[in-house]
Amino acid sequence: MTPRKSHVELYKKHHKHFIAIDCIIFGFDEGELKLLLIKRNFEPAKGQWSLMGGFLDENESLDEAGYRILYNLTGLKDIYMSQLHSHGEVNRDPGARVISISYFALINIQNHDEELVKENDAHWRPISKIPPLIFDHRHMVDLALEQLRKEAKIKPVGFELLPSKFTLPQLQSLYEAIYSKTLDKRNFRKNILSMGMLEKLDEKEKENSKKGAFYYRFNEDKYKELTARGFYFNIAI
Amino acid sequence: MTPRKSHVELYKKHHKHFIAIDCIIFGFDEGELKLLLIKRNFEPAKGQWSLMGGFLDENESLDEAGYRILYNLTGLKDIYMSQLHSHGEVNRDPGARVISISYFALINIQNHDEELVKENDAHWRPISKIPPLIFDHRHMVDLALEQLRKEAKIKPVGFELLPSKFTLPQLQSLYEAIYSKTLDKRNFRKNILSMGMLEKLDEKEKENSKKGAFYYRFNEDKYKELTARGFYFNIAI
DNA sequence: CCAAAAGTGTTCGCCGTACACCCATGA
DNA sequence: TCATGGGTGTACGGCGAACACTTTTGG
Repeated sequence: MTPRKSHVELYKKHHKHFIAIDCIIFGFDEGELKLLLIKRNFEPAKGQWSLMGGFLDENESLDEAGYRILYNLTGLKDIYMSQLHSHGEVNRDPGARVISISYFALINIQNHDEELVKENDAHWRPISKIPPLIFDHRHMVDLALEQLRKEAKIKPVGFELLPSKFTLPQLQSLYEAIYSKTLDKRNFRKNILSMGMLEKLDEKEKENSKKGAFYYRFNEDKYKELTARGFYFNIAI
Repeated sequence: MTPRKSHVELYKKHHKHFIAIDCIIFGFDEGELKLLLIKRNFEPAKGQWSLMGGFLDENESLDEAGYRILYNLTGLKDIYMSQLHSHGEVNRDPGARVISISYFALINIQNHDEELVKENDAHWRPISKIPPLIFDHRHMVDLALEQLRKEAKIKPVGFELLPSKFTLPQLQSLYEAIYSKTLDKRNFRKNILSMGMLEKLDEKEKENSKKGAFYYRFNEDKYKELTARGFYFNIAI
């Protein structure tokens, strides 16, 4: 007899609940922070906009469910993702009592599987133009944005939203999008370069200017080494 | 027919889960940060130490469940409490698949109902001497401490752990306990008083010294007013 | 009168912030 | 050659950090 069965009677008297996972998926493109949203072609709330979600299965952890749902929509694995909050208002979902656990993910918008996204009727929407969302999904989005703004200051999470090679103007533009604020070029560069975790490449990006801007790469190992020495990532905003 | 029934069939195919709420309850006494822990006189894991917990009922929100559990143990309402994290490893509870949502609470250790606490076989334990805990409760405690340390720097949550009248040496001792660090008396006072949210009372506390230390009170209204003007609470640690 | 805790100001260095001009190049 | 975006350095003020002596009073 497994230990799992030994006390099952003690739990039996309690209620069980549906548990959903909803994903707030951020991307960055054309100088704007964007969210991947679903135009629902299924019930409930068919025809309305919502976050990508799904139900927690019997034999998967919460994190596994989050990654599964993200993978099913984007074809991406090994993505920066973290749990945000659990939402348990009794009537948050008019279809049934469902507890939802929100996750937020940062992805490089170039990498996702466009076919899968199309199949799911998912669309990138700039955060300045988010359509009305079902249930409490808008609240989840607001929490996620708040969290992103907290984290981007003190952890190198911004790089998750960019290609592995990026230019400093791109990086600055990303931070400006996250904080809806223009930043001083000289101060921004001084700040980020002084941390010593960016590698300058020999190559230039020439799409956006005649002069061209040097590519940089985030050096994960360097960052870990610095962290181990008591260093803290910090961008002045 | 209520909308609640309209889509219930769509959900039916999914699994339901037990949801538990576990509370990390902090108090401050004798210069030490303490946790309220249960010596379990019930199954499962009878005789072992754990956090206070309970199951989510059918018609209560997560927050309501958290407050119910806290109230049942301490007799306290209107307590500072916030959701921490959801824990969903498949085998985290060997008795059954249970998703647990942790909450952390800050209480004034003088105010709790000692009878109730005794009935539940609950005990205050300094954070430096936490006994082994069941399941992943130790992990929850570690997360809560981390969260407390983050919050106490930037929000006036420390006062929740003190009586409404307190002295500056008491307050400093609290911060020293939270961060396991001795602080400079002059800098600490300058810092906290310059924010202008503490009211000095005419009364002195004379238990701890011959000279006596003036009582202060946290002025909630003042704090809200300052916050509305764009002020941010900040203690240099 | 003395031990023990409360209370009080100043100096220094660094970091965040403001700010303006030259460079490279494709059209 | 000129328009466009990329790239660079310096000066100032404020805040966090370090630091030592006086005051009060019960025993």
